[in-house]
Amino acid sequence: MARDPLVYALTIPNYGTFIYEISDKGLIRVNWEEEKDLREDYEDPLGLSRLLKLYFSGETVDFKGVPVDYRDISITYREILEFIRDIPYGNTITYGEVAERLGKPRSARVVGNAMRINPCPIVIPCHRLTARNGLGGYSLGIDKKILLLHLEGVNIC
DNA sequence: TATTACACCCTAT
DNA sequence: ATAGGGTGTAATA
Repeated sequence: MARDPLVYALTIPNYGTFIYEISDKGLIRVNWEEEKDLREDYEDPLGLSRLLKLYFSGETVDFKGVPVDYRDISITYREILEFIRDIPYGNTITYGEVAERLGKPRSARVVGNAMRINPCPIVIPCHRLTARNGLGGYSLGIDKKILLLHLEGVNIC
């Protein structure tokens, strides 16, 4: 466990409150909670609050510049999470395709596991992964995945 | 150690 | 439609 993380919070009306932890190496995790009291991050050391506000206002935001602290994540999952950071806004890719691109064509399920433990939703855009036969899952609830894809203009059948 | 449970996907029945 | 095997990790015993 990385030590001495700093905790910040930002509420975006109609979407929720984002609590995020930052270490000296970067972002450790993002929690997306139901909206409670209004909270505003005035420090915003990584520029994340600004990006989140832009993102939820509908702008095409690239979170690739936000440093992530992967120290608590196994090398396999880390590789997968780093790979999917490059999926552009508004695009989707299949779990199986990611596995193929990483040279492990039978490991689609492992890719799903990496998404399941993704500590930084939105910043690491695991919502852009879909199953071959449908939408696939989302740890925070499938409605959140649909919301994000809709926000990015992805058409869902 | 061994077992189990996964945000999948392919190939058989 | 459904079952089972291939994958890697983490939680649990």
